[in-house]
Amino acid sequence: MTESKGDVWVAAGFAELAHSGVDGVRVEVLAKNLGVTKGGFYRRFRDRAALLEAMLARWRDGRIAAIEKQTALDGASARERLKAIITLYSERMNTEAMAVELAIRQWARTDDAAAAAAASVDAARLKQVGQLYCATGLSSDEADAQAFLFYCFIFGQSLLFLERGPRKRAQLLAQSADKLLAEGQ
Amino acid sequence: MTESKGDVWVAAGFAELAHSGVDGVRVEVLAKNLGVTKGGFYRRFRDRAALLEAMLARWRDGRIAAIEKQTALDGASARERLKAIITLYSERMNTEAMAVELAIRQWARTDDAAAAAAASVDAARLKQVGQLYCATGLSSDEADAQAFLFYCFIFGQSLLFLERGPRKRAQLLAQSADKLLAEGQ
DNA sequence: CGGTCCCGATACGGCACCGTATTGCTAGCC
DNA sequence: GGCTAGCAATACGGTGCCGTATCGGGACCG
Repeated sequence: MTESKGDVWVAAGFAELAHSGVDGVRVEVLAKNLGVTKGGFYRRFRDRAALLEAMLARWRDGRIAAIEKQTALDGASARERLKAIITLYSERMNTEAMAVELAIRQWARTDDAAAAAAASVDAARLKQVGQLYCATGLSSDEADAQAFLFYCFIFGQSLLFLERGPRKRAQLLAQSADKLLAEGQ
Repeated sequence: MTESKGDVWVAAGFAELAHSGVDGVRVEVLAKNLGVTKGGFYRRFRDRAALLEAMLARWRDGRIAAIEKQTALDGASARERLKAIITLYSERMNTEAMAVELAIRQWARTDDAAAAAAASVDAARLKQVGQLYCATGLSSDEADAQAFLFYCFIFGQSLLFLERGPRKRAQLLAQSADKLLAEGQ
């Protein structure tokens, strides 16, 4: 809204972020990808840091809005919602979104603003998923622990490099999802 | 052995890798950190890529040797070994080693050699930990799945940014470790 | 038609880094 | 002592990127 015309730069920034990490989002590279020169960039953003800040804010708000929508219990059961979220992030994994996740977390290791954004998003996710686990009958403490394990799995899963191809991976994912959604436990 | 004098460069490389990712390991930066000029670097390594290659090989071999040693059942039980590995990577987490892990995995997203190294290490780890789970009485398939979940947890755990400080984190870690080492299941 | 305002293109200076070439110091050997 | 081999320091050209300053062209308005 405030920067509606700057959105193309932000979008190009996310593309590069996914592909090469923060260090890859360079003004002149984005300009080349957009087919323009960097001349116009500095009209919309004070400098490269301002673009990164805008990307961070947009990512944070988008992810928080997304998790709130995804966990809204309009029709489905809590367990169905949880399963859907796992599927969203793993089986039919949105490669770009996951790459952005990981790049931002790497970025956050040396940047306070990025760390704060990741912390906000994680807090929202753990809260929402914890509530879903609550809705399956777990105590508040148990639900917190399950939510934590849930997200450890989602992100950890995306970090492992399995040699034995996608078939074995799919099998492991399915078995793990079952464990994470098991009834008694 | 083959490069005994080049070890200082490799060590400096890992320090920078942990701190800023692959893109941070730059010849002139390492030279400055070592208090020398880059003059000597190109005597030991053909170029920057050769250093990265050496780092990758060293990391791969070191990690594979480490997991084989850590899972050797000389005295302790399988469950004790598993618990020790979780502790090693989380509670008393070796920050530098974990930072290197994550940096290499990020690196592997765009570099085939890094991906191959990570895949080798992961294969060795899943194999060894799977054997430990086998030793607790699980079937081969079940053990594979538990090992997968085990490593998803270890890496995922290191990616989550918890706002509520280390006390809550320690509690969640303990609860999760219990779940991953539970008797029946 | 002339003015001005908006916006991207071009041009520039500066910096950090790569990799090479050259220099200079030190040590061992005759 | 003088010579040479090995190694690090210095110097250099090239490149990619940042951020600023300047230019130019089209839209809109009087």
